[in-house]
Amino acid sequence: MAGSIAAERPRTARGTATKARIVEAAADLMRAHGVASTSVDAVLAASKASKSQLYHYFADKDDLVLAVIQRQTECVLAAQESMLRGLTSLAGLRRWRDAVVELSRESQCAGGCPLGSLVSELAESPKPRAQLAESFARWEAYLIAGFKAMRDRSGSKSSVDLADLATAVLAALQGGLLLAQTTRSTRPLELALDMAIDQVASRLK
Amino acid sequence: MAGSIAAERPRTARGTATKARIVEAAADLMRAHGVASTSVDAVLAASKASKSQLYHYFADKDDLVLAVIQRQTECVLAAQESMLRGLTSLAGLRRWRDAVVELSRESQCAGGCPLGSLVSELAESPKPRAQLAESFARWEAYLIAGFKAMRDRSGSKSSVDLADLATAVLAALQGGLLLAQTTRSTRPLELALDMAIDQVASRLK
DNA sequence: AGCAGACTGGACTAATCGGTCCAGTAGGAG
DNA sequence: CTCCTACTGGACCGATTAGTCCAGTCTGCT
Repeated sequence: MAGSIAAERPRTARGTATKARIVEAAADLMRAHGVASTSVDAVLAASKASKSQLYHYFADKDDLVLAVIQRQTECVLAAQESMLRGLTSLAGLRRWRDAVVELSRESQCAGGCPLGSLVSELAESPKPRAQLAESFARWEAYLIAGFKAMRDRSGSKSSVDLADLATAVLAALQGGLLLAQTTRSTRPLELALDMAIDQVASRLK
Repeated sequence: MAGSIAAERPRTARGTATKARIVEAAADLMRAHGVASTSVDAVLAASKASKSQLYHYFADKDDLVLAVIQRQTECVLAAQESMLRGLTSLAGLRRWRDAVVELSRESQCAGGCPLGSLVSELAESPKPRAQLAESFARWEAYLIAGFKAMRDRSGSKSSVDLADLATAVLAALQGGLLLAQTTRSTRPLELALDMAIDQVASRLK
């Protein structure tokens, strides 16, 4: 039913800007209020676009949701990449922790993770769920690369599975953000990430 | 706006049964499809009740949502209480881990945590958010009690803050469930909980 | 039995939803 | 300048939404 007609790609600079404006507004609204309770009309109002513009670039609302996932993925991964680049020591991992906590604090712990907060609403729909799974896999890949650099640098001969380690760290981050969002405090996030760092330290020793 | 008129309490056995049927159906639907995309009509159809019945017991949909949170809280805490009762050793904690993983496996990792999956949609609404925060606090209390029993039993003189430990463990559980729901595999949950158990073991030593 | 009030069924409404359609504008290529 | 087409504005549609209302039925109490 959804996506049967491929979304039109913009062919001019103006069209590209319009499409981007729509996706950005949709991403903000959906992160704040959830996917289902973000109406197409609200997205239009926030992006100052008209209905025909939205349906010119997206087959339907589901198609827009996929674009939002895509956009949030690129945003999160870009931020993570810059925070994890050159990660070669536990001290670096602790700086990453502090940066993540600071990011959460800046938004008063609202919204949670731009990707994680989409999961519960979209996990029963095959396409969005697959997209989110791939996004998390890419995120883990960054962590794995960092852990590998840490292990190489330290000359450790630990044979721990770095992918498993990355999954556990990502889970701690997501759970920490979820509890932080609920309690409106960065404390659960800090505790979860500290636990994750302890785990990395002991497993990479 | 919401809850200005207190929800009527049922005064007969029949009324009590009707209200319970409505809440149960709403809880199931909201867990599966999300809060916003569960319509009142769908709840009515699933519970074989009529509109006047629902609005006899609930002021509005928001009020019904609060009742759903309440119900899910009692369900989760009852299950956790029975799994955590008599927790006095690491071996017992591992049995708890296995039971939680098994529960997730039984549902094909769908739905996630009955409480956690509500967070992202409700965290911006004051009353539901406060309810969820209290529910998590009660959950942590069970964990704290278990950790205390473990520490007393083992004669450990660790001075670690048991509340912080419980928060970290709960975060691992929530994050593990979120990733499990996304990847449709219990593996992230297992890894997150193993990490949490390692943390308990090392902090309680 | 009979009464009061709790409970129920479902028609109804106004607003909002996602989505369609078409007439009109703008902007790059020749 | 001219034409083609990408792009835009917004009226419009049927379906669905949360919520109201009232007439009728059941139930516990005396």
